[in-house]
Amino acid sequence: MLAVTDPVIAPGSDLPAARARVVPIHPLARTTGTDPAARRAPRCSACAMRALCIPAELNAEELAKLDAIICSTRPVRRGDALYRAGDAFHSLYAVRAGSFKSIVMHRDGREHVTGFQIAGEALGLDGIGTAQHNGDAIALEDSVVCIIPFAQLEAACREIKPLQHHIYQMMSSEIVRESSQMMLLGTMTAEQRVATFLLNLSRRFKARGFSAAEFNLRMTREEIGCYLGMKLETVSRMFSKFQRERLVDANGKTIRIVDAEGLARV
Amino acid sequence: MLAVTDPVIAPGSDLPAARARVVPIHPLARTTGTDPAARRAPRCSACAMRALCIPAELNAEELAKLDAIICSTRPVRRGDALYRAGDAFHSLYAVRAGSFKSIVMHRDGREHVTGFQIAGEALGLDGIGTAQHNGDAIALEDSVVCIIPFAQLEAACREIKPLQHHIYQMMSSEIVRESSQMMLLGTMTAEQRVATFLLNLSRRFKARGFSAAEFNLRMTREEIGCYLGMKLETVSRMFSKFQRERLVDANGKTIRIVDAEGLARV
DNA sequence: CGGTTGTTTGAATCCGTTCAATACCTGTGG
DNA sequence: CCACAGGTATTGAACGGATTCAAACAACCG
Repeated sequence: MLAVTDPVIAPGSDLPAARARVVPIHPLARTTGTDPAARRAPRCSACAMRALCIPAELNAEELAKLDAIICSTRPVRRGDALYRAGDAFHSLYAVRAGSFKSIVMHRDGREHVTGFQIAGEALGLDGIGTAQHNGDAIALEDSVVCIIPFAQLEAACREIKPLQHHIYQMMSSEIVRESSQMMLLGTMTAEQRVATFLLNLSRRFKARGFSAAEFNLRMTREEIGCYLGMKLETVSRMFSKFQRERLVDANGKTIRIVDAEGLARV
Repeated sequence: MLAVTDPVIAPGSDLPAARARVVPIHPLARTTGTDPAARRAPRCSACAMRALCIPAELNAEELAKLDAIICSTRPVRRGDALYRAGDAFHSLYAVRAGSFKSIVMHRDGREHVTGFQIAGEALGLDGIGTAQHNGDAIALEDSVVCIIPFAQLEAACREIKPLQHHIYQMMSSEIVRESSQMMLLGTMTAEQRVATFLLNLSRRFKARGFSAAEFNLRMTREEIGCYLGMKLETVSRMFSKFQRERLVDANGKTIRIVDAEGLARV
């Protein structure tokens, strides 16, 4: 299950508009004690995000086991936290619809956005090491996540080899993604960072069957700046600059990438 | 086995001067085909880094299984690569003696140091996701690593629950460490970055039974700068600044932390 | 010992921040 | 439906921290 924020996926897989379906299909039984809003999840085996989340090699029996583990979803309202730093870690999450930001906080109150997660991507990996979440996950819009109880997942991994390998791959990919982000923060100019950010988002939307050229940002300029290590004014200036140079067409949160090659050359 | 770069360890564990022992104890049989320099490893169960690398809960039988997997070490000369970006991934590594830097490279040739690894820390996690290493690991001094064939480790994890959990913890901790580094790169001034770097190194040396106050840097100013997202001149200026302010005593690669609290307050 | 590599320090420059003013949305309530 | 408020976005001008360029020095190694 679940791919990491910046997954390497076979593109062109058919992933229709799962993001529009905010209300779960079976708005029924409360399952997890700690979470009053939790609901019974539709089967993984029938999920639109399946190609992103689940290892391809699973047979029917293994799929059924997975379905038995991932039995609930949870809606998260815009601005609400899926979890916060210090919360006990019990589950991983897969974004089913909507989007999130992951943030870490310094003792002095400084915040930093470590990533944005959209449909099909994983949340909560930071909690495994210490059994507590290391940062907050905040919904950028009304969203739904699948809940994957980690103890059960671990047990399943001891039986289902492809699943085990998938989890290792997922965590490793997250490590690699963060390495790229460190390189971005450590070596790139503001202009290059914003260009890289837009191209990365574009690629991820495309992999989900959405337009690579035109999409809506769910985050504010400030959140983008906090992710890219710059001030919101600088983000805005870079958007304006790209506009002047006919590389993108940025109108508030609506982004149209006019010249992807040009952006990549920045 | 293996802790991650910035491990959360029970401090005060007795870990004597393993770093001095550069030559393996059994300089014998060549084991892995691809690696002419590989040698038979001393038992994990007898290793000085044991408290750092191995989950505490293992019983004798499980330890023996682990010993059977980690059966070779490899010396790496200063400046040589343990692996390079694009190399096929087969094994994880634990630093047995010496130290390494991990670097990632952009297409345009820009390099960025993503971490420094010292004795007891893990290397190679970046390769699991794609079956290829994502960056280079370069020895900062003559060093020795334990070789952990990943396929065998995975198999063992399916049988030994504490081992499985340990690997997940390790990878999660690396994700958390990288998050902190992103925050450092994204929000801190040069002065704060260098102070944080010194305190982090100090803590890691202390956890290994070395002095927290006085140690030798194995990396150049340039490598530090590349890790902290600044130029080598800036690193040097910050060292001089801390010297003037009586926070540290920096003499080339020899560092003495005079006022740790002061450094933390920067 | 000389050559190479690494380190320190100064002065000028530049990129991104800061501060400030204005404009633009978006949702809410009259 | 419109007006209004609060958050969000854009743009300009001045400032400042880090870089760049340069020179001198120290340390290391064959």
